[in-house]
Amino acid sequence: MSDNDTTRGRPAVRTLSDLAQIAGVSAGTVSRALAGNSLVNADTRDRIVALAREHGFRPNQMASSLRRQKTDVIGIAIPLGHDRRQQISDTFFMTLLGHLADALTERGYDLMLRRVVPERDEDWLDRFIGSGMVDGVLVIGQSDQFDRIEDVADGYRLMVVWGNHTEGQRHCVVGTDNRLGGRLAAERLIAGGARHIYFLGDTSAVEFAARYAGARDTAERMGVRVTPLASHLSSDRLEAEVAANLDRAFEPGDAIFAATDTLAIASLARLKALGIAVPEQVRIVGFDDLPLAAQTAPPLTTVRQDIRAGAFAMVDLLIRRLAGEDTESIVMPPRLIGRITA
Amino acid sequence: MSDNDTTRGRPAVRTLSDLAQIAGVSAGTVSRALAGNSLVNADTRDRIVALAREHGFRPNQMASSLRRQKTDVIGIAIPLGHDRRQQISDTFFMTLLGHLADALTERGYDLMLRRVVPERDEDWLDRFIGSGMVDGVLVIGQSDQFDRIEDVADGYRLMVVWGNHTEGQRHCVVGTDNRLGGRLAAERLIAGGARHIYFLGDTSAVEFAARYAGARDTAERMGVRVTPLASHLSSDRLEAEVAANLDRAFEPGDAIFAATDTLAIASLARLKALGIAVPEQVRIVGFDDLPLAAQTAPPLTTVRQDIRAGAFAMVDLLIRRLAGEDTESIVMPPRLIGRITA
DNA sequence: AGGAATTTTGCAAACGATTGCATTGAACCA
DNA sequence: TGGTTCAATGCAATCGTTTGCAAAATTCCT
Repeated sequence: MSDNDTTRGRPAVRTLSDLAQIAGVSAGTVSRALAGNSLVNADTRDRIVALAREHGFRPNQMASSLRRQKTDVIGIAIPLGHDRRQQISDTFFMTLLGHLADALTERGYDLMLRRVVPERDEDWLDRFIGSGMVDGVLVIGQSDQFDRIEDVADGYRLMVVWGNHTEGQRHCVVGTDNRLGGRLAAERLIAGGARHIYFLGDTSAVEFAARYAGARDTAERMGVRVTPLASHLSSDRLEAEVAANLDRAFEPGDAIFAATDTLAIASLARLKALGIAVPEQVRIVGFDDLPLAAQTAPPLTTVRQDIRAGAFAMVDLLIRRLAGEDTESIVMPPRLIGRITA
Repeated sequence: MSDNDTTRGRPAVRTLSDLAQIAGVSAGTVSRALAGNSLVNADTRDRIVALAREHGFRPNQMASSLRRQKTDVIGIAIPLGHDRRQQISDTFFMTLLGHLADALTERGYDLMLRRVVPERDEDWLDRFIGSGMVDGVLVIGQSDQFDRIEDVADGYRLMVVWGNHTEGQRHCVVGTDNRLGGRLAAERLIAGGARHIYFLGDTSAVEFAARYAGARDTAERMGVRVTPLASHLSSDRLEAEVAANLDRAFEPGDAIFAATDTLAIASLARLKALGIAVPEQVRIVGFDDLPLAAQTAPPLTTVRQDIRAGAFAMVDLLIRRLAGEDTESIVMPPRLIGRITA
């Protein structure tokens, strides 16, 4: 049973002044009392707090934010640039988002989520930042917006981005060494006998481009061919594109490096449907090590990124930036998780 | 290259008044111009809009919200009551959240996400609502907070909940007919020869309790035994609990009804590890029909809920409530998707 | 008791955008 | 030309909280 109802005829207590009147003090005093300010007498404070609770009073956050110039809200932007139709529900994003929520909640911040389609909205990032609704911004994935993010970073420090680190870049990023990840994947495939690696993914996203580049590095050094096959992540296209891309005569020595586990799992399903044995005929390596990767049949060999650690690192960096510190980017080492598919 | 910098020595244009001064008009006029109000002269309006763009001016949302008493933000609460350690990253939640984000963005709303642990925070819902930060609230999952939600609904109309519908309840809910879903699952299992159904899930969450009840109804009517096995969804416990629960001598006629696909998939993996053949020795039915369900080996038979339709329905109902309408709950019919595991 | 030192409180000015109302200026008509 | 109408604009109050400063109340000291 709640006791903060306005239903019993009692006029609702909506503002500090309302409560102040009831308590017989000024609004300022109520404000201080509720903030636990030591300036107010302990007795009055307790009395006011009790009254506030009794009347179910909560100070208006908008007014508070306006006055304090601080919202205690962190914005999370998900740019869906390289793949306009990608659902926000992509597993990797969602996992990262979940951990970010945990980390931010722990630190007393709320999060405001914004899904942006950059090509439809030129200055998405400026809008988000300039709105005054958030104290800082986390960007999940650079997509194909690297330059725009760089531009913004020049004038705005309170931003941390998940994505790829490029030599000399100006925005603070947390992410995995994608290039190294690509190398690890290629090495694994080649060690298993691969002579021709198909890279499955959309290289217009920098993260994926780096994975591709890493694989190519290693492959070229070892005289192995690499062919990119563009595949998007939008759930409505994914299956069809993977099917189309894999609709070819695989030769001995052919292997697949999928830009994400999602793509790898779809490939696995498709190959099974085609009656192609994994890993006997075609080897597959994924990327991410999502929880499901361990549960596919056969279990997926993949390059692991520590999403949870990454999320906590992002929050940590952002909070340090809010405190005025200037932080460096963090590049986390990927780790190859050897299972059965390669 | 951005042209809204404050770095070239030009003083930043932060407020309406700043811009008004530059334009040689009053703040009120600027406000109206940017709002596209037809009261301002078309020429002045264009001039002001151009200036705003040139100086990268964006009106402060906090001030605007305060004055208009409207934030254009919808709150999304995820109560993690029945399972305090459940990650927000649970696949089902995330999928629903993704679709909600799509639907809300389409309607011009931002979303504010809040992860709540009810047992640590008594009046989570009141706090969220009373803060003045959101125009309305969507609650994802009733968890074990049914009564609290009912209480709040009595005094607050701007809320729509995803979850189970109970006869005579007072809050507006969108969800699947879980009880019917449970019946469908049980029927399928029994048709396949099941004599003893293990229900895998935490029945303290009303949604899951209803699925269990539905299965029990059907089973009892047909003389089949049903045994609940408590399993939580927190990613850190899930695997261990499933393992513990499945560590038994299965007899012919034993079958599993998992409260969610996540649990079903974990069971599948566990049974495979134990060398128990699915569906030959043990049949399994899941719930949700997550995208992965089609890709497991063998593909999962499950009860489908249309998450996307549900998300759009929630947003639609809430927006109608914001407009003053009084809306009824929506119960969507589940559908059994017959694949291989049962 | 009388004044200084110290708590507590109240007052009022912010924060930045919106909007009803009054005012200005221009256009129009007889 | 004088008055009426209407389109544009400015003025100032408002949203509800916070906080610097001054005022009041209390305590402390000699």
